[in-house]
Amino acid sequence: MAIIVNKEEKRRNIALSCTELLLDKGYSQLRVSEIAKTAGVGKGTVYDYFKNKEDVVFEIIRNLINEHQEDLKVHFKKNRTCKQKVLHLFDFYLCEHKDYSKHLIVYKEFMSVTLTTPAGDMHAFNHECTNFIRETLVDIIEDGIRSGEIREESLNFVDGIMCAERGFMLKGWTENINCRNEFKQYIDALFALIGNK
Amino acid sequence: MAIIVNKEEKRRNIALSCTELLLDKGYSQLRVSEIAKTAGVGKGTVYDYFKNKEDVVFEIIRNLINEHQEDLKVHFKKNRTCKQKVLHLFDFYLCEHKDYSKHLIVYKEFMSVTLTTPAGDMHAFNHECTNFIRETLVDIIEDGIRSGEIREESLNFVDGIMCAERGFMLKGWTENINCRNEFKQYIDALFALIGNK
DNA sequence: AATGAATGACCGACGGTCGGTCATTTGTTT
DNA sequence: AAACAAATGACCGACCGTCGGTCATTCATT
Repeated sequence: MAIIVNKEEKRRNIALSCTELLLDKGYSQLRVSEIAKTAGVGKGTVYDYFKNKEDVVFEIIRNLINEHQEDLKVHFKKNRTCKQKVLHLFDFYLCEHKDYSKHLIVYKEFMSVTLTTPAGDMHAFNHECTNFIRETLVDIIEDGIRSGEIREESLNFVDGIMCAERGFMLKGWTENINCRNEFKQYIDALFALIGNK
Repeated sequence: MAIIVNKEEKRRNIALSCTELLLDKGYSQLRVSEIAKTAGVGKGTVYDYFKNKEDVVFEIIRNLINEHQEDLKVHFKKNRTCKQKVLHLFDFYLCEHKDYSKHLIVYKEFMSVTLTTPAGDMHAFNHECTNFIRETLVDIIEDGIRSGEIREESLNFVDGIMCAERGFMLKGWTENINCRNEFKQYIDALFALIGNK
């Protein structure tokens, strides 16, 4: 035959080599010519592995988010209170064991592109991620109810908590601040109500 | 000595004439050449009144949002329960007296552009809008506490409610659904807790 | 009333940028 | 040397924003 490269792996490598570049420039200022240079390939080669620029960025994001979700699974076995688990689940901001600031920026880029794109792969992936988080949250809450830490009605707040976190994230992006404390205060206030006194 | 037009007014007119176009195409598919054609002016003229494409869209959005906030002020005098007021405050989705679906789409475009733009006028405007809503919400909650409808601690939920709404909005955008009911359920659940039995 | 100078409104051809394509070259296997 | 995968950068066209020039109106002067 001829040279056979591992398409999947090369695709991943090209994408990953541009992670910093994306963080630095942001989607709209990211140039395909720079992607190619950074990955050490020609511009045309980029298009042998990706449909378009958006596809490259999507790949970078998928990798980071999947990595984050694996982390979550691993660190979740540690026993904690229900409230601690909830805080940890959403602790994109500053985790004791890892810095997720990159993920936060990349996720912002992802959201901004997703909002400008008609329903497609990005929307579907976002949905998947949200479902993963939601299912995890439901587990946490159900555990908390079972252990008596929180009350039965707490399940009614699953979607509220999910969306509050999303909202705090959005606020952080638009106001260039870190909403970690605000989110914590919100959770404190909520748990004060749903907790079994 | 020459024709003097009302710059401010013409600027507004050009922008407003393109509202439907923006709703139809979305920011990224909006072409300056089409803006010009729709407004019935030459492309160069657009740039006599606006810094760039983003500026045009910003003007459209400012007008719609200001209009919405005026509406809010007017319709707020009707006496209602605290909970009804809260629902009304966030009822971008489907208001009994007006259809805000356009505003929702336009606000989505606004957010997506804001996320791709470094801090500037758009961020500042967004901040202003949020503050307006927040102050209104604080008034509502304080009224509710005063009237005995809800408990003292309810004030702790101001930011949570704000962000939950933002989050529901974001969810609606990314999943192409209307989150009105979900938001209502969230408010129901919350008021069941913060209400005086 | 007629003239023309001054000025601002208006315009579209053009330059530059950048995403995406494709004809060609390079290198490997058989 | 044939056959084919991989790599590439010159090229294309879409689109943004600029700029030099035109046109319409107003006003000063006659």
